[in-house]
Amino acid sequence: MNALADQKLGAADIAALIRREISKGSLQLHDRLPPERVLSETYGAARGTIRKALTHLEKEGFVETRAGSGTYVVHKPDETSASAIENATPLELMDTRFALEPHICRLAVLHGRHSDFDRMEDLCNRMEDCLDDPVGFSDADTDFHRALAECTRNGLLIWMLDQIANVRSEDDWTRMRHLTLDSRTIGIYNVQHRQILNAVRTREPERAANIMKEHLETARLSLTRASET
Amino acid sequence: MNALADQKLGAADIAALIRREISKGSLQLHDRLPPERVLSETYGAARGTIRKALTHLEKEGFVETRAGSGTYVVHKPDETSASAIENATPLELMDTRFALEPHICRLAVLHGRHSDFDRMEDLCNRMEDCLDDPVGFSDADTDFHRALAECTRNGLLIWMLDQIANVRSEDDWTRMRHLTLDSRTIGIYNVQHRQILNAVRTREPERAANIMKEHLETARLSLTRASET
DNA sequence: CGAATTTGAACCAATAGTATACCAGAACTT
DNA sequence: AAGTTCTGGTATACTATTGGTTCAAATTCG
Repeated sequence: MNALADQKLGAADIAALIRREISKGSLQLHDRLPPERVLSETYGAARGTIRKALTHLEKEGFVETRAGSGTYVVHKPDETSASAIENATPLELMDTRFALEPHICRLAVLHGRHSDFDRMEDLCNRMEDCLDDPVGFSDADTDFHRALAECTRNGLLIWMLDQIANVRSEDDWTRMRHLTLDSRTIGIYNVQHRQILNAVRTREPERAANIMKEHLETARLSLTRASET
Repeated sequence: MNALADQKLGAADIAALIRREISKGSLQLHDRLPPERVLSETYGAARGTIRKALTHLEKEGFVETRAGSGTYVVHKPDETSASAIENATPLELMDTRFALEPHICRLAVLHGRHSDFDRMEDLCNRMEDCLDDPVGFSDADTDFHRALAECTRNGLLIWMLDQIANVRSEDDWTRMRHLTLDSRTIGIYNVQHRQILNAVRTREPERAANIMKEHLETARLSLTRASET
C-alpha cells in the first residue's frame, strides 16, 4: 500500500503522517497546525481530503479544531522524556549501554588525561573494597562509568550516560541488581574495570571497547539469570 | 516553527515560540520579557496578537504579568533538555551518533519488520526526489534515521535519537548543514541509505553497522569541510 | 460497471489580526 | 517630591484568515 505511494495520498495516509508528527514531537501540545488550505498544498491533496484526515484525528483525540481559528494539537507525545526513561526495561537499558559505552571507551582513549585515569584508579580501589557491599560497589561502579564518559570531554555523551544512570536508580531495579551482586560477580567486574582502565591508559581503543563489550555481556548475563529465578 | 516559514505568525505560534524559550532555559525564572510593544516588532505582529499570546501563556502558568511593570517568567525549564543538549557542538553530536547509530543498525537487523522496511523504502524514495531540495532532504533524512531506530523497538534508544534530532534542529545548525548539502553530497547519502536499508533487510548486522559508520564518516567530513570555509 | 473517494470551487460564519488611540499604575529621573 | 517615561490594560473599527458547508464533476478501485 505504501511502496510506491508518493503521489496520491488518501485521507488515512495523511492522518497517519500527522499522527506521526505529533507522537514524534515535531508538533507539540498547543501547537497550531497549518491551515487546511496550506496542508492541502503541502500534502498535494484537496482540502476536503485534509478535512477528513483532521476529522479523523479529532475523533481520536489527537487534535482539536476551532472554527475561524485553526486546528490545535491536544495530545502529549505519549512519552517524551519522563516515561520513555521510566518505562525502560532492563534489556532496553542494556542494549543502549551496548551502543554507548564501547564507543565511549574509544573516545576516552583519544581524550582522556592523567587526572581522569587517576580518578578512575581511585574508583577501582574503592570497588575492590566492596566485595561484600553491593550498595557501595554499585555507587562506585556508576561513578566509574561516568568518569570514563568524562574522559571523552563530550557533554552530550556524558549527559546521555547520566540519563541511563537515572534509569538504573529506579528503586525496584536497584533491588534487582543487588541480588545479582554476589562477591564472585563483583570480583569479575573489578577485573574487567581494571582491564578497561589499563587499555584506555595505554591508548588501545579497540581493546578497551572489546573489554567493555565483555563487561556488558557479563552484566547482561547475570541480569537474565536473575530475572529467571 | 511549523511547516510555515517566518512570514505570518499567529498568536498560537508566538506563544509556542516563547513557551519553548522558557522550557529550553533561554528565558529563566523571574526574567522579564521584553515589553509588548517590542515583542510586537520582533515577531512582526500587532500588539494585540502578542497580547493574546501572553494571556494564553499566563493561563498556562508559564508567565505572570504585572501592569505597568512587565511580564515575568514563572516556570522552571525542563531539567532534561538542560544545557548539555543546547550547548552541544557539531563534533560532539557526530561522536554521539557514532556511538548510537551503528549499534542501532545491529538491533534493527534483529527486530525490524517488513512494515518498517517499507516505510524506510518510502523515505529513500522521498530523499531521492530531493537532490536539489536540501530542506526536504534533511527532513526525510531525520525521519529515515528515526525509522531505523524504531526498528529496534527500544524506546530508550529512540528517545535518545530524538534528543539528537532536537539538537540538530537548532536554527544556526540547520543553516550550516544546508550549506554542505549540494546535490552531489545528497546523492552519496542516498546511496548509503539504500545500502543500509538493504543490509538490514537481508539481516546482515555487521555490514549494516559498517555502512552506517561510513555514512557518518562522510557526514563528519562534509561538516569539517564546511566549518573550515 | 458501480460504489466510494477525491477534487475543486464557491460561499458562509466565526475568529484572529491590524492599526490607533487613550488610560492608569509602576518605575525611573531630576 | 514631582514630573517624565515606560509598562500593561482597554476599547474600537476595519481587514484578513480560518474552519464549516455544500455540490457536481472527476477519479480510483474492487
